[in-house]
Amino acid sequence: MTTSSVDREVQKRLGEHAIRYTTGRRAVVAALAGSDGPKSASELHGEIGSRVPLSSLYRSLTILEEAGVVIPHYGAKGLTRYELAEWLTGHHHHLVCLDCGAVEDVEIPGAQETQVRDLVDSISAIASFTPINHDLEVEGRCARCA
Amino acid sequence: MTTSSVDREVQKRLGEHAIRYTTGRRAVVAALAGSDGPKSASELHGEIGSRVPLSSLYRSLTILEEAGVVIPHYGAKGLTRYELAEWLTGHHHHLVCLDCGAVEDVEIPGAQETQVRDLVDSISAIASFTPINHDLEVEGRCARCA
DNA sequence: ATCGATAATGAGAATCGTTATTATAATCCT
DNA sequence: AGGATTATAATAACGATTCTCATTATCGAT
Repeated sequence: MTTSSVDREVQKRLGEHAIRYTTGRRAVVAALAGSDGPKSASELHGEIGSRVPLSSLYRSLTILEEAGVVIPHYGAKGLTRYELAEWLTGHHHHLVCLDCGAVEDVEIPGAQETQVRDLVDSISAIASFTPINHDLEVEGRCARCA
Repeated sequence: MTTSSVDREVQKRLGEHAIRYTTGRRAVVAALAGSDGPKSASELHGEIGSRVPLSSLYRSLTILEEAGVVIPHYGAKGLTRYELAEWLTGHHHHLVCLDCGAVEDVEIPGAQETQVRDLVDSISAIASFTPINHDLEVEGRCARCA
């Protein structure tokens, strides 16, 4: 999905929720759309420029999260990294490098994704749990660090 | 694995690293061994009793993490929950409640675990990634919050 | 057992990511 | 334009975690 079509989809979604798509929020979405992985508030702050204060950035992220546009990803040292929700980027899983800390997105073929979903359902049933999302996180060493 | 055999294994492991197995650390390990899922520092503080100050608890957790006895699990609001490493508890996956934030461990039958491992291998191969651990995290609503 | 060296603890202050507050500015509606 | 509503900026507050350092416990050698 192109950055501009993401922009359009987000605008539509926010419109449905009667939430304005301001330049600050546009900047966040654009930064995330052009990103190769989840970004923290301070990383976004660096990219967007420090004219936008952190507090506004956090508020934008909260609003976008509530609207289902971005998804939080919690990491070490209390750091929360955000990425665009899967309806904008496609469903994927995460490869977390134990050496360099980078998080890589991977899409998997439909047949295997179906397998994952079945597993998720059967795991959830064991504990009377109602599944909403799932994420098969693989920790290891990325191609560069191997 | 029984609580006392966990204790013995941990003692052995710490001995190899020339780290003392003090009563404070024993208390943390015992609390985690008797738990059905990851616990945060303040939850442990509540269980162990407030005679042990939080700062000591955090230090114990850090030491135990460095020794590979305990594994951190990062969650919303900057909360880190700890659980015993899998060589002590056996391999399992996680159900994360989006409402109350509780994390529950689930073991899955061997046949399905094999499926998960195969998926992990095939996902990793896509990105020339060397898998070490994996965790199928299911987010949703727990039985209490449903 | 005792002494000295080393490691662990306790108590509190400091740090840092994040959230709340509040006053100001921008936007929408009629 | 005028009034209501919503977003922003600047800063204070908050809470989980970490740091500091003086005190205490533990280990090894004598």
